[in-house]
Amino acid sequence: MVRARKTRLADVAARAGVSRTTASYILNGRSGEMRLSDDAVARVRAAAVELDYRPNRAARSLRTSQTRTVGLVSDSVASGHFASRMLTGASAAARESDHVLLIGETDGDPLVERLLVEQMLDQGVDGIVYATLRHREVAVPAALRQTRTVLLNCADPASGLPAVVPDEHGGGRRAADLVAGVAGPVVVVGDDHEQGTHAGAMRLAGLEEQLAARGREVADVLRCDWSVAGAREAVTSWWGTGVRNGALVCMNDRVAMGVYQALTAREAAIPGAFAVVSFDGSELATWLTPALTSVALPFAELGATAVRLLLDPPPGASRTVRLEMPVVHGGSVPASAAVTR
Amino acid sequence: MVRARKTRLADVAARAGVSRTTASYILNGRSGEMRLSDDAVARVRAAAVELDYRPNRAARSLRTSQTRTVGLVSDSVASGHFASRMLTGASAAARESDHVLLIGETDGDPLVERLLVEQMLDQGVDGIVYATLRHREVAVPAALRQTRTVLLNCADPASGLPAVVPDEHGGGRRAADLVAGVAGPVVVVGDDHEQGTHAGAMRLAGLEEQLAARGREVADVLRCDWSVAGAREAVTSWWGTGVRNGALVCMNDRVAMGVYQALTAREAAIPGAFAVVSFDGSELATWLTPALTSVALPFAELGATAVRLLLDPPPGASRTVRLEMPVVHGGSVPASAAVTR
DNA sequence: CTGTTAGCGCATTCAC
DNA sequence: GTGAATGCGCTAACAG
Repeated sequence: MVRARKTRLADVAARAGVSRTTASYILNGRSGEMRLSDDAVARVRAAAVELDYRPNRAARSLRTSQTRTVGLVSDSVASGHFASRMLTGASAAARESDHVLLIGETDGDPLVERLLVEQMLDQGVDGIVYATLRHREVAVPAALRQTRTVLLNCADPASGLPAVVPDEHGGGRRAADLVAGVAGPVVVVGDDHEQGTHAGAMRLAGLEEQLAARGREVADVLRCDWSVAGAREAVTSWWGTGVRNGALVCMNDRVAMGVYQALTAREAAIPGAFAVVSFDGSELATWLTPALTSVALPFAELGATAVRLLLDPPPGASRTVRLEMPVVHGGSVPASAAVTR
Repeated sequence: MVRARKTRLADVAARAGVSRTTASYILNGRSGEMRLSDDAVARVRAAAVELDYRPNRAARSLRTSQTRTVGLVSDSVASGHFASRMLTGASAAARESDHVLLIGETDGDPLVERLLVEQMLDQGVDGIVYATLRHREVAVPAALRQTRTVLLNCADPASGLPAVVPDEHGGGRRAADLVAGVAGPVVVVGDDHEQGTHAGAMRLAGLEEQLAARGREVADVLRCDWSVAGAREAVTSWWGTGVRNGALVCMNDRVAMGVYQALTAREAAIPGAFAVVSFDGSELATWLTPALTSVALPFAELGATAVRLLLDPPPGASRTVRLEMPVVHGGSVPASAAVTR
């Protein structure tokens, strides 16, 4: 662990033969404000490179009260299998803007949440992204009012805070397009208000709306929690209704896995007899056979967008940004069934 | 966004009627070094609370050149479905010690890696955890030498840096114990040197060793990559050998999923005809039917341990810490088969 | 036992 | 065009 003696701005200035002020202006790209000789500018730049000068962030922060740091506090995003990609996107976007990402998880504990937010505030973060594992409504802690905040994968109607969320409703419409051409009834698997209202209800609304536009409808909604076992059981008991073809729209990829289990146990062909589509677009979709066609949650993009929104807020009003849910095509829908808009 | 005017140490001192020095000592818990009147101590503490005093981190950092910040740079830990829990553990451990966790991903790009490390160094992190998605060997960037570093889920033999890794070998032995009592051959599914040598080779070594200790052996190793499709195909073609019972030890949970697919397609009962165990202990294991018995990668613990090691290094030599891989019991092994050590 | 003083490294105002 | 002077808030010598 060899820690080189740090070179300070003064060193650079000395080597370039200018004052610290001059060096500071040049290095901060504000040389235009001072009409400096091109030569001086070049000398300073060269000196900075030669000395491998890196500004001391603490000193700069002390002066400017900015830290080039953004915090991301979530309930349990890092623990999620797939939602953790919000962190990937967020940290990449932060780095793009020469910022660094601080993370912390509350695991849903309001006390920890308060502590964590205050810790980040203490650190002097330039802003906080408040994220949730599931797309849902939240009531953000009051302390967040002390800094710029962007909501990620959640909304707080009371606060009017800007938010970045997946366009669940549009995703529902896409699912509709995927199955509109399928023979037999369209059946939804998964409770519509599981896991907070947003995802389920909005997907279902979009699905129904677009199906209606195509002269079709949801024939049935199999209520079950969004789990493999729940879905498997729901489909298994639904099997008794005697339907032997159609489209099963699953509320998420795990539900689809349960559907696959129930269907294959009964030797019902996918996509021959039943088309299956779902929401999430997680890696699980690619593990199933045939690969599952899924309307994807663009987690990395969501994370990146939230950080960008935090760091360079667009001039207009602070609005909710809805990101498209792209379709990840697998082989669980007959090629002929998809309808182009 | 209401940002309250910050109260400074001077304010606290003034309110308590003492000097800044005194207040500083007291608030830093070093009042013992100064033999202060109990009354003064109490007054300062009270003032700090009343004024909701929070030290300015930037100023403190400038003075002490410590930031109470630790960086975690990885190839793509946040993108992994399951490995991202290292972040959960790491950030929790950081918070325990009143530190904050900075994260960044390189996606395997050496250039990004250098940049990221330097960015963190610029930020003045108190140390860096260098993590990888897969347990493997690495060659850390030279810049890491400038700060305390702990390796997480990887090893760099050349550097001699302390590391925290799962005890793959011990995990292999546990897998052996799980299947030692099963009738029929023990077959391994998954190439032993896939994804870096560590995981595969060590698991296999531990498995063989413990199996030998029980008078058993690995009958076959089905070579395939660690994927659902690869495993499914491997088992499907192995089916031709005519074996109709035994134990299948899968190199990870995805491999096990492929094994399940191949087996159920042939109506081979799990665990009736075949016991299946695997490594990872990811959520996928719980989604399969029957739930998969898996030797788990303790990701959250790994992350937490790495941060603790970084923050309070034990006196002795810097050694490699191997964390136990606990068994997550499912229903894929006949109850009678497990052998207690 | 307590207060005074001097920087930490940088950005910035103001004379020169 | 440039350089001296100031202060961000805190810690830690050093006097008293």
